[in-house]
Amino acid sequence: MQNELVVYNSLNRKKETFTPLEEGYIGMYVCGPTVYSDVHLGNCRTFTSFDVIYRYLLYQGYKVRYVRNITDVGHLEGDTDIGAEDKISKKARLERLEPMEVVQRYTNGFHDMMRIFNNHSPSIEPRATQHIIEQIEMVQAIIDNGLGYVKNGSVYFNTVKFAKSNAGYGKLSGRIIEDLVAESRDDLKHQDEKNHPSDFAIWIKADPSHIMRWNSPWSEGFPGWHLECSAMSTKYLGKTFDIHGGGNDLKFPHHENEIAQNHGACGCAPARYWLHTNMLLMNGKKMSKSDGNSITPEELFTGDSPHVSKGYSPMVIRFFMLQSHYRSTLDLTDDALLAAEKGYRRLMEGNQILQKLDGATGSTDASLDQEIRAAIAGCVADMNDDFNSPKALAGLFELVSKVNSLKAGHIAMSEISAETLDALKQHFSDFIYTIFGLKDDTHAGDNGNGTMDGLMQLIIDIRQNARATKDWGTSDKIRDSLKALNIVLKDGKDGTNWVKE
RNA sequence: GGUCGGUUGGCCGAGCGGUUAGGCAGAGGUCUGCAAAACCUCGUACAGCGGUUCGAAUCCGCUACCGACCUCCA
Repeated sequence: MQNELVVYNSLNRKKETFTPLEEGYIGMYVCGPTVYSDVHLGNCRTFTSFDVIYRYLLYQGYKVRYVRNITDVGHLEGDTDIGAEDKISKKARLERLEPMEVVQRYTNGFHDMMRIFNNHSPSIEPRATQHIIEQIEMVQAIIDNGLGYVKNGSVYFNTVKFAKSNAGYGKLSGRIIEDLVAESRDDLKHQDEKNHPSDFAIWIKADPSHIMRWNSPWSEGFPGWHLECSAMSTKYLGKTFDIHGGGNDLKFPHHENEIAQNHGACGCAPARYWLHTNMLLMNGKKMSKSDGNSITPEELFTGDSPHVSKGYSPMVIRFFMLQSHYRSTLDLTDDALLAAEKGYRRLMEGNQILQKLDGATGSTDASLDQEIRAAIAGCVADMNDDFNSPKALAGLFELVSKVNSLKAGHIAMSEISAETLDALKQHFSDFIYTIFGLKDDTHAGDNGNGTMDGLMQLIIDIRQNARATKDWGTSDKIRDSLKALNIVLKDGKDGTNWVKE
């Protein structure tokens, strides 16, 4: 049984016992999106993974400050730091918008999508453009500490010098600085002002056409991509904090450079535990905006895509994500989604049945009672083991079988104690709603004040009367007509349930 | 080319030294007015070849294939 929380720390490539810097409090920074276009599903998976982590930490009673940034300047497009264009800037130019219009539009879209997937908002969501001063100060500190150099108004981080320090460069991503030259593909070797190919820009002088620019001691320009995370994590979480997260593809160079900058400016490592989520694949390949192998969340919801046979609800997709571990790649296929949809419904219906169960009279010594308590503890242990949601979910499904057996009368209510039944109800709903962040949409259409449920109960009663008088015509008409409305009736020993499909 | 990771039954996906993962699909059975649902039982999977071990899907080596990063991406 895993009683203490263990997390996989990318920094050391192994699982470590998690101990926060300050007991009871956790500072967590997750790299947010660059808001230059619509969110894509891969982002959703990453932020959903961290949402579950955040939720679990809260569930464990920690006070968590969860910081997730919005990158709205500095993220360049192109091969080198020099001459490349800022993503926001480019989009603004192409669409003839103010850069902040671009930022606002896609930030709104991002927030909407996070809400649709039922992700909690972070505690603080800082933007890079709101922290230009902090970034300039950080650049100055890096220069003052001898790790930055100025070339024609731009400032670069001296990775070669930093690599010789105790902290070293490349620990997170396992890179060796000498190799970074040799390893680079030939077409990436245009290195203009930099002293060394692995050096990177922390302040970039804006060329005349560039529309996003700020004054600085070095030039009118803008901050480098990696800098905002260093500056903002330091500002809101301190020089050293507990967890830093992000997608796997950010390990290098983004996170590696963040670490270098924090060392360069503050003299210490930023985060103690680095958590990286793995990629969402589609049909075996990384989902990517650039190569067309992608599906938007909207297309997935409506089914308007050649990649899927039908639409899937946001909660089905969330469930689908929960079924794999955050550090594993997840392959999105229509078959897998179809299976997830059924699994999701089974879980939700299981909970509905469970919450209506009563009449437990057993003792806490009974074997079923102990089995259920062990399963409950097992789910918590699974989450303690590096947030193993698929394993915890498996535990929940075993409980669903027990619940269904109790409901069907295959297991007598006298085999479970009232205390255990209450604990099970509480635990089950804690897991699916509070920790996993699922919502039950199997009764969609209910407006919250019970109208739908009341109507359905009336219809079910009428059908029950028809069945009692063997009026199969009426009974089947009701069932078939509802089926045409995607409402399915499920007859059981003691009554009929309904779900919306 | 360099670095890292993966290859599990029809599909998805846990496990990572000895115990049933789980979901979906499939087969048989129970229940039911019929159907659905539910419950029970079942398949005996771990890329290949060597090695370590009393014992390996799990550790080591080699081979094959796939992927990620080294450009932009979560």
